[in-house]
Amino acid sequence: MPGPGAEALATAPLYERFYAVVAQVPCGRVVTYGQVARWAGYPGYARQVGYALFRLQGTGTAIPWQRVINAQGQVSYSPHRQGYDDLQVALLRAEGVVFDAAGRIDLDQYGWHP
DNA sequence: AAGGTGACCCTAT
DNA sequence: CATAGGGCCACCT
Repeated sequence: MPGPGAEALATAPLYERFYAVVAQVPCGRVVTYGQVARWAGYPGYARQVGYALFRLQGTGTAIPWQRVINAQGQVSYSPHRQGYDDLQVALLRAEGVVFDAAGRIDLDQYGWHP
């Protein structure tokens, strides 16, 4: 049974496709918004990845949204995140990810390259 | 229906 | 290395 597979996935909203990519990032590793967009088949849609993740706030989702950071290796701060940005740092630290004095993560070390 | 917005990114100073 | 400006595109008034 194909179930709600191929067809539903093809028409799935953009954000569902991004979630599918983020779900594959292993614990203790990080990826950038741009990478998620490209791996989902939508190069140039980095901003939409951010919006997709923004939608997850307060949903108690199992998707490891904390593993997505910006191309500069930093957690993206915004007042609209209502503290979820600080939570992101805490969650990453709990996974063993180290931030430097400037709050940056070494992408060469922690970046995920499947 | 048109314009503003943003968990972004790249290039040039 | 830090900042600035332009490009980007789905969502929301």
